[in-house]
Amino acid sequence: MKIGEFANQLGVSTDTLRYYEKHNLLTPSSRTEAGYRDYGEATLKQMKFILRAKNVGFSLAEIKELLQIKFKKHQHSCHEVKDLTIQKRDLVAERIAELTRFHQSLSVLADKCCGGQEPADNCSILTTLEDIDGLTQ
Amino acid sequence: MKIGEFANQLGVSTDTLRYYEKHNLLTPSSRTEAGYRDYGEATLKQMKFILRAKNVGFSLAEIKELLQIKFKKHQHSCHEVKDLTIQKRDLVAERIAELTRFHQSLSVLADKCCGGQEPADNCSILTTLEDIDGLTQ
DNA sequence: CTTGACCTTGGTGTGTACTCTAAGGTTTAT
DNA sequence: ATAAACCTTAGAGTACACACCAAGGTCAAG
Repeated sequence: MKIGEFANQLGVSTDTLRYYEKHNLLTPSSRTEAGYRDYGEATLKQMKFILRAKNVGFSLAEIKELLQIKFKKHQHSCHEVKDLTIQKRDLVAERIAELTRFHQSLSVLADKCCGGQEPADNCSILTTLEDIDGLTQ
Repeated sequence: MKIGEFANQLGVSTDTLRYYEKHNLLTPSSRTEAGYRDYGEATLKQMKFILRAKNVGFSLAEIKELLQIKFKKHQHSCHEVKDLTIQKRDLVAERIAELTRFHQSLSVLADKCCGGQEPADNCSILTTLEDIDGLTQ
């Protein structure tokens, strides 16, 4: 399968596939005489693995680690894999916590403001940002 | 006040201040004869405004918009300010939702895996990523 | 008068995940 | 035989918010 058809089947761009190849995430099975990339069953499975891993929030760098483990499963332990997963989960949790603080502060600000058509001279949002320090505590 | 002292007082780097100036977020009141930046009270207040806005999650581009409104308050309405705030809040909410889905999937994966020292040949995390499509639903 | 701490500008590098472009070669259909 | 549709490479551009660097000017203390 040439790159265009392969990309279509997976719903990604050919650029993405070349990018993944460059970054050692997915190398096509072989090349045609003309030098065209030729993708097969194995690459299809691997690409699906990559897309699923992306879907649960792993970065490409993390996926690369997972693939290295996957390639040599018996040289790695369950522990390693679970560790990666939990590390990622905790990182996601931290980011959620930060964004939740943002959301809370923004809600407080929004609730303070009338949102009317009058000039913003006394807008509570602006004056709060000008004056109050403890907005995030 | 020269840039170094000003930066110290605010807990930011001089690079940051020059970056903000370049991007029209904060221009020092004047320059000394030698061409040194000279910061005063007004810039201090404005920088605090910027830092507070950052603290509630606004990006520098959004802060720039807020500043433009703040500079000409009577030419803008409360509505505009509230709109910016609510748009941002909703965007943050979306991102939280996405990350929460990630967190959920990662938890499911982690819980499946024993995490032991044995080889990863049958690791539930890897096999799940290899086989199951509906992980995020 | 020199040393060291500060300041200036312009430019490059970082990380993430692509997207786009240019200049050219290949394949397929008409 | 030629045009359209595909493929190749290397390299630049995008967004975000800085950090870092080089080469040089300025200022206060000893």
